Amino acid sequence: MRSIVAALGLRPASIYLKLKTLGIRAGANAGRDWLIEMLDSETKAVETPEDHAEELRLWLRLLTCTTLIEGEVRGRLRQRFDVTLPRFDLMAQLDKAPDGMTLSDVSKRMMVSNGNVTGLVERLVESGHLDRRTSETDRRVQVIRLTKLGRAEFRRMAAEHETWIADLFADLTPKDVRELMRLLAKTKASAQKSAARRKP
Amino acid sequence: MRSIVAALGLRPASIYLKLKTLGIRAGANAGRDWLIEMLDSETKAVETPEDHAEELRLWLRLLTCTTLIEGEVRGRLRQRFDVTLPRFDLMAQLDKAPDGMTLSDVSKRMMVSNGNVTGLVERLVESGHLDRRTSETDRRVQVIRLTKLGRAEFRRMAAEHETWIADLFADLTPKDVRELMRLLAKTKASAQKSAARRKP
DNA sequence: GCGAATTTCTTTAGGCTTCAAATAATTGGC
DNA sequence: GCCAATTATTTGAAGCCTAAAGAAATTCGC
Repeated sequence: MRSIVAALGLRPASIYLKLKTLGIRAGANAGRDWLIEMLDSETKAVETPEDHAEELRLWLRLLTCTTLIEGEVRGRLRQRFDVTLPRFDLMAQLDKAPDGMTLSDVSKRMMVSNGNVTGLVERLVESGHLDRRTSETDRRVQVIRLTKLGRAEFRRMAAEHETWIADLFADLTPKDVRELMRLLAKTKASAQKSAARRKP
Repeated sequence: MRSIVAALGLRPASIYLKLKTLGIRAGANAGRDWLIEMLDSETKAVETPEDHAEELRLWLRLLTCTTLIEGEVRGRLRQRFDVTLPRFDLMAQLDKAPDGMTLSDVSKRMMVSNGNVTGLVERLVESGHLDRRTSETDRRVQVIRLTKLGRAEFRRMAAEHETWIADLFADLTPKDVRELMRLLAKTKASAQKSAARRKP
């Protein structure tokens, strides 16, 4: 259905002005309320410089929380185990996959670029934490998995890591945690939908 | 005060077992509830390999949300304005400070290292978005502010940026947003407290 | 005022990260 | 079977980021 705004040949921004000029909103037009409402809501949807300050603040707060916690975890990993967060994250993915993963899998799971994973894996193979081999059924594919050393070290780190996280969230009640889980699930879904709208 | 667990000469992990063996929890010990409770809570606090899986899941979900949104914003900034997220963030800080900020201020606000800011500022001065001068009252301090160009470009980007954020959070109701704000504030406070415990 | 401690900023080395282009292997259509 | 499209990974250039060490200026304690 064609837009009323377009149908009237108006530039959306000018609508409120027009209406005001014409005195339409002053209630002198009984029976046209439907039109006014329609214009009103459409104007809102199409052009009014809407106030999204709340969402913006929410985003900044979300980012702050993550940055704060991430920095803390990064620092503790370095201090206690002399390991970086990306290395830890990669090992965490592999720990959940005893049969190994392909680089692409890892890349998707970690939400980082392919090239990034290539370098990360290179260093972890170098240090003896990862084993890497070309798939026999598809020679494009590289399958990586934790070595015995890698798994042992990861388990040791993960146990302590879990207590750090618990401590960082210590002031949240179980109810808070549940509620956050729910709202963040909703947030994630919303963001994914929005991202999909951009690149279909 | 010395630990009850230690006073009884028990290894904490064995407490639940002992209690079970002795049938103490079966309610056959009227008048000793205080002891049971004390042992119970102490065991919980001291040794039980506690289940922090919920907090861990929460952290991962928080991280996922942030990564998702951040990646989306980064991509759109690059696509639409050929600008990086850190540059945009730095300009956002300066836009809120017409009188300029010192590098340290920026560093604290953005929660990144000093050295990082040095490089970031260098590139933005180079491209004409920032003005940088040594403070006259303290020659250690560098004061930076947006140039006319920088401010204009930022405002243009910020306006669009705000709509992206609104779209990313579009499925959240105003109530969801308020609730998330509240819970994330609590989360931030908790994390800050925990971080302070580590480095006092 | 002097010297030590502190603050502000830069530098350096190493690693992380992205994007885009290139390489190599597989798959699908015919 | 052949060739185009797709998929998996690597490479290269540029930029981001940190920790740690260092340089310059200021402040503090006396």
